[in-house]
Amino acid sequence: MSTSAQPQFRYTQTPSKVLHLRNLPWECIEEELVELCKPFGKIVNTKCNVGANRNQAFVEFSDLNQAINMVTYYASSSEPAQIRGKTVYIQYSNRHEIVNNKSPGDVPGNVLLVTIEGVEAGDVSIDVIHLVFSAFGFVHKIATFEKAAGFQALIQYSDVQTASTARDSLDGRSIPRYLLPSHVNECYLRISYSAHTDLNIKFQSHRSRDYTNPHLPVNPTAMDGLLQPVVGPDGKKKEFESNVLLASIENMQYAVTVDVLHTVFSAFGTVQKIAIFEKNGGTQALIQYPDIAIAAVAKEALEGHCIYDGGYCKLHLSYSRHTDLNVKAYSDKSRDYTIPISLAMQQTPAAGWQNPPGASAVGYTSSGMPQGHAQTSPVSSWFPAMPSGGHTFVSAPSTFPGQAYASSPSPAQPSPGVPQAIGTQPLHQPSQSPYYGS
DNA sequence: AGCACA
Repeated sequence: MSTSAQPQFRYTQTPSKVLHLRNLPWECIEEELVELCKPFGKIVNTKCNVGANRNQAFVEFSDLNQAINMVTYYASSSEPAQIRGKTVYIQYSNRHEIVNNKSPGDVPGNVLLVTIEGVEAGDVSIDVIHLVFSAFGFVHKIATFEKAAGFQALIQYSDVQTASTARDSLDGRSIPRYLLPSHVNECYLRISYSAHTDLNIKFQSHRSRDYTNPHLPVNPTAMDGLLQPVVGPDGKKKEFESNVLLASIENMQYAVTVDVLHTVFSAFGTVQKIAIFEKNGGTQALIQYPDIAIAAVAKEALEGHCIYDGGYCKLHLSYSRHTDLNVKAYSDKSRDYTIPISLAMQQTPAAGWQNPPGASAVGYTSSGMPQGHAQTSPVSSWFPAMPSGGHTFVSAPSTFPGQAYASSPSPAQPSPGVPQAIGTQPLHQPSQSPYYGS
């Protein structure tokens, strides 16, 4: 019997390059593990969120001595190892390597590979894709293509965390029906990680976009595709048309903000300006597009639809006589997206409005660019897995004015929110923080 | 606070 001078070693396993960490905070992310462990050596592999409570993890060092250093350091340290203020207990794992069952598509990256099932390439516009994925953060670039697997898109975010939030929230979900052509019933998103980190987008076109580069040349023939659905097959005689739509909002039980309207109407193209006003006791809004064609598509697609499920905030659309709105660049009732944000902010500083990280093109008004969608908080504002019957479809980044969503469903009242078309499977669910969500 | 199957 050997007598160990150090009692904490008496019961420990034989040393291993792999450490077992427990009592981790819920959903502890890999970066936090790495931050904790990397002072002691090179980390070659990790496995987090292990165990029934997802509060355990494994970290594999490249060298056994590095693992020993970490264990011995914390064995004698007066400061325990901590993540998010929780004491983390560290031992040698009883295995000597982390078996990584991760297929390549499960290795997190900032670029998502999205397969859109059940549609032809022409059924889902790049603007709709952009709208859907912008709910989680600033989308830098999108490239779409057709492969044997079907219609696919690469979505580039600035960082891995944003990408993984989007993946966790959208994988397996369907794009809301009212953003799709009427002949498409469902289209499920299958999302994995791409090995790419930076997409090489050469043109703004109907197949690809670079939202970080407003001066990228437009491929004119490629852009034609955007305008094709304008003319209906019925050949009906057109009424007076305008690039500005007048929206009357019926049964407005819940706040409809400029941001909400921007999100909804951006699905069809660049929204240049928005103005909200009261008329005859009802709420109306003017939405300005750069051209009649886009306005026509939006009008056709949104007429009679409700912004929120349950018949709330039903839209009735007509063409406005206006062609160019004269609105305040940034107020709670109006927005001019053609003015660079920095300028608009100077005119009317508003709380909580932030630029997307890395978005130097603050004045860029490309289709549907959700300029308020930056997520500056390390905590996602999207709650990924709430029960159905949730809240709003329209994206609600943390920078949105709070009251629009604060008034959203209290348990006692019917949920507004999910657009009718997506039924009980809301794509997007705003929440201040996933950690407060349940 | 206590060892991973996908």
